[in-house]
Amino acid sequence: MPESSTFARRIIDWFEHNRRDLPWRRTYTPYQVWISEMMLQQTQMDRAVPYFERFVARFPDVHALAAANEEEVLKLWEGLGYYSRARNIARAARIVAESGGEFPRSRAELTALPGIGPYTAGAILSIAYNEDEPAVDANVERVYARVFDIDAPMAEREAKARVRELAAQLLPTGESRIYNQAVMELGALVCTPRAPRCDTCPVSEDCEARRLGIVAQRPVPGRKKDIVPLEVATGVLVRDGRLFVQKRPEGQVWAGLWEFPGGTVEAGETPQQAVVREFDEETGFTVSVREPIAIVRHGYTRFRVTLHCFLLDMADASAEPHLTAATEYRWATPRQLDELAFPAGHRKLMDLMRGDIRFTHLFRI
DNA sequence: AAATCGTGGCA
DNA sequence: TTGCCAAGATT
Repeated sequence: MPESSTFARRIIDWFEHNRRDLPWRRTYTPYQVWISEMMLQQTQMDRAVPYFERFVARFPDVHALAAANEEEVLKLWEGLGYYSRARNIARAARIVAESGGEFPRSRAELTALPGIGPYTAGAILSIAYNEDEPAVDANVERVYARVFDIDAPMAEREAKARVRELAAQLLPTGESRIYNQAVMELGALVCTPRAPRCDTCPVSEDCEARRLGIVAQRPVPGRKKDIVPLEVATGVLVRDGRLFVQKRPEGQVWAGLWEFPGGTVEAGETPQQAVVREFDEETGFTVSVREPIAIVRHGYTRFRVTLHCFLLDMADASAEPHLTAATEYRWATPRQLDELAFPAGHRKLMDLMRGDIRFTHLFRI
């Protein structure tokens, strides 16, 4: 075990010289720290920054956010993924605003808010309030797994407990704001998953995995889950210059986001047959394929999706939809579509159509 | 405990 | 092209 105060000091000194300039590192208001940490869950820093800027510009404090409607919050989250984070943020803002607007300052109160777990609570307590609380994320786990040669996968409770214990022990009193960020920054910039830059690491002398030459084997990888290829068909139905979209219900992927109807291509079925069947099942509309638009590839969670997209015609232009897979529908102009939040694959589809001479006329409204 | 929830960048 | 992974939370 390295001497804890010099260990922490070396990491803090390194951080002072290498920290990235970030918008939420300017004032450390609890609200901004909270928003940034929610955005950073399972998301890399560079990707979150522009979302953060837009979000706090539109909702500068917890009261503004509490008054927001969920649609607008989701629109600001579009493309970031894990949309329950956005819905939880809106819910938590209402809870905080109703109890006076003061952001909680204890781990128990923070964890009670939707979307805030052990890591985010520790991050808010330390970064916003400088309370002596550890904040253990994947960066911290990786750094400590290497420095202390933890030989069990982080998925195991014992390994997690060991890291948490170390994080609490090594935390220099009164410096959690800087130390917790410093360890995470070290993990993000130096002690990286692949090709770590041990030659520039401030604690390489203390690193047991480096001494043993097994840095690449720490942390021990957990069981990897298979990626499942998925064929999906979706259709763009146009009537009087407006496109048919529906809103996804709660309790499933992309809850609260809008989409073009569609679904998985079943065995023995062509994508064309699938989109006709799915439209019938989800809307009651009888449609036919006018022409293929594009094939969009994207992934989500453990799936790799090949999205077959078609332009459709309706048999009965005056038919009313009977929704079975959505809470709401709209015939929307392209301009109106831009105000709604879509999953990335469907947003890609729209972008492709706009850039395709065959379909630009549909997007002139 | 293990699955689920998104997305894009990287090698 | 495919697999890996990221400032995790929830059920």
